[in-house]
Amino acid sequence: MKKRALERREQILKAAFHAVADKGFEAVTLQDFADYAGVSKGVTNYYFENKEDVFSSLLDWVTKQIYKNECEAINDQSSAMKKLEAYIHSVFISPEKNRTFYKVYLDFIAQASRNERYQQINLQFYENCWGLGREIIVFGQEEGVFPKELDLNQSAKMIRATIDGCLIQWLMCNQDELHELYKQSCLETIVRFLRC
Amino acid sequence: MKKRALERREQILKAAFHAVADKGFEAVTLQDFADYAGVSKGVTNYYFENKEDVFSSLLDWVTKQIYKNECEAINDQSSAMKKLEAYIHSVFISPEKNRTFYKVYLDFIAQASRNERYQQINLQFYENCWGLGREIIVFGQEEGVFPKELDLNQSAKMIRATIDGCLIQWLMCNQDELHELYKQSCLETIVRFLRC
Amino acid sequence: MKKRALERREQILKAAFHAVADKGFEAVTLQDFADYAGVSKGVTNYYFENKEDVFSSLLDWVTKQIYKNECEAINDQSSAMKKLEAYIHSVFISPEKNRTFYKVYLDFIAQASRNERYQQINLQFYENCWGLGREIIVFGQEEGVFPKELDLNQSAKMIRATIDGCLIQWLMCNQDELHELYKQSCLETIVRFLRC
Amino acid sequence: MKKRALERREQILKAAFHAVADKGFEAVTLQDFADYAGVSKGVTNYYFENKEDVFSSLLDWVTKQIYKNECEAINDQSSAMKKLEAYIHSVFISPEKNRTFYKVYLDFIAQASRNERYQQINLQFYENCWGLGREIIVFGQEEGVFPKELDLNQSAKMIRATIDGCLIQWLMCNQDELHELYKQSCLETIVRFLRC
DNA sequence: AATGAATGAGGTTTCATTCAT
DNA sequence: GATGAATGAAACCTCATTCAT
Repeated sequence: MKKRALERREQILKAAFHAVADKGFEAVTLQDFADYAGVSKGVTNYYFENKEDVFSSLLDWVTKQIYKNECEAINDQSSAMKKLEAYIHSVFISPEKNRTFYKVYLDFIAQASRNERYQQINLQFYENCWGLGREIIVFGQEEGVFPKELDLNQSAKMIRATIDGCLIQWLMCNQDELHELYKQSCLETIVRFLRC
Repeated sequence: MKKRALERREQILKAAFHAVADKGFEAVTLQDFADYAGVSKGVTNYYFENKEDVFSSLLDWVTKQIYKNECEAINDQSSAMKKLEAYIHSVFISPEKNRTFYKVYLDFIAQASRNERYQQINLQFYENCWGLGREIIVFGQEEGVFPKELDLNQSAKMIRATIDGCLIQWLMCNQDELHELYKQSCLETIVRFLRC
Repeated sequence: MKKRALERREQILKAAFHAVADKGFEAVTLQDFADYAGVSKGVTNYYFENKEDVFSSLLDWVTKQIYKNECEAINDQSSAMKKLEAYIHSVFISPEKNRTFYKVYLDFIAQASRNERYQQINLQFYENCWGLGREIIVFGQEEGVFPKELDLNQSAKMIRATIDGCLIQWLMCNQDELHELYKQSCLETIVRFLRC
Repeated sequence: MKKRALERREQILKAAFHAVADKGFEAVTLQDFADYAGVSKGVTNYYFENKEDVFSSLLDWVTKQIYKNECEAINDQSSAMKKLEAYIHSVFISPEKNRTFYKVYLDFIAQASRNERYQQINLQFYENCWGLGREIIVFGQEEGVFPKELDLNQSAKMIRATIDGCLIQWLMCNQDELHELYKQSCLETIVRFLRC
């Protein structure tokens, strides 16, 4: 049954997500995937080509989830500033979730420089995020809150760079209580470099 | 002789640096370290406790090297803007060197969230970099090019977040020709959010 | 299935027993265990925690086997002297079997002085053997062939000391034809120090 | 200088003796020998062919020392029973010394069944000890305290078997306070099986 | 004579993958 | 579909031995 298989795959991917977050890309085993999913060791190899395939699928799945959340957050708002705030808000979702995601995400991008497949998936994620950035900037330019002279592509990239830079730095400091501060700083920084 | 041992350690660390850059934290072996250093397999274990010890020492060594370069670049300049430019220039040193360093650095910070030792070393690196940021901002505030209202600590952190965010994004795009663009964008972004 | 696993463990323990007898505690490898059992290298680590765990299990298993044989031999007899003869007969079972067992046993007790676990297992074996000695002596005292004044615990310990002392000395002489002589001497020695 | 070399060898053998007692035959390293002797790692290979050579020399040296002590103890006495008591007394010298020696000795005899050289050295030790036993028995027979019918060779072997059996059992029980008890039991047992 | 740096063989262990059930 | 026993490649690490100094 096709549907059953898809559910199984997602079950394993979710398990793999938490397993990687806990153990790390380097240390996680197929047995961990099975344990986290509450299934037997053979299942993973039944639904995925191999370990590498689980990883690719996981990166694809998780970045798409993140992008979906960001989209929904932005689409709910109608002014540029509200959209930007909603974007940042959806990205800085909570210390727990950010920690889990960025642990896994960092593992992937560390690998990505040596893995074509991960690079491609991440590039797609980047393109999606840059698109959101551009949308917000265009809105702001039309509203007159952001200058027309801004380079659209470049600015969109800087938005994402700032977000990732902030969340990575926050993760490295390992202090949940700084989460709110980094969120505010990130938003303020972006607003400051986008303003007229 | 002590001196000889230190040279040997550095020789191995340099070899390890390139080996990790090429193969990745996860895949690199002690044999790789030996091969890159042009020595035999046992040497690494003779000069280091174990593989983990090589990694810690490597992170410590490489971040200190980077910081030293940044310091020298800044100290050579006397105005805030010149210092900032020199800082960015020293960080965005060249596609080749940035690629090598950030590949390795990403591997480490990906591990750092699960490794106390790496976290500490990286935190020290952060503190050092934040110090440089503060120095530049204070200079600029005295010169009047940056507003007095800027939160010194927060802004210094945002400078480093932007730098790391940019270089990671650049690395992920895997296009050397974008290096110059990211360097300019990074500088411009920082200048824009620091300005009055 | 549990039963299959237990069979497998026993298969490996038997293989390990002969491997240790041939190569020695110090030199035997996991590969040897696998080769002797006719399985692949990974199997041992699948059924046992590690090499140490194989050794502990082996000592436990082999001493229990020996004790079981001794029990059966004694229980088949009804007079003290017959029991003693049966005990010695079951211990001095054959040059081949004694050589194999005492080679392995010596390896273990050599380690035992530095290994808590082996010491415990051997102590249990001792307690069991001393129990058999006491049983024989009590029987003989009731029959009137052994004096009432004998210290039960002490004499039981001396019986085992004599047995081990004889078999170790026999093994060291490396002459199978002396086996019968040592058996007779051992029995005679014990009878002489137990008699009235 | 020949004399200097002999001193050096003895220094290393003494160190090796304690190193083996502490770490065990299996675990002891050439580095341990050097550390215990307070010399550098290369010295051992300078004065001995290889590790194996150290071990053989050690077994030879230590068994000869033991035999020398036993001889002296016996020669100081003039009656059979006094000689036997002196023999047992010199063997059961002290918990500390017996523990150290028997730990090492057990390690060697465990190896001896697979090592021709150790076997030969131990056989020489046995011959020496049996000789002492015979000397005591002959004395006793002449004094009339031991029966003429005793098989001289067989009885001498049983004396040593009882001694080794007792000291090994004592060592395995790991209770220093039992040392005196085992000494008494050993003597009593030997006296009982030698008496008329 | 003595040192200790260097080598590399070989051991234990982990784990992705296969496949019979 | 699902399981988990079995395989064997490959990694880390230890350490006897060699040898330049």
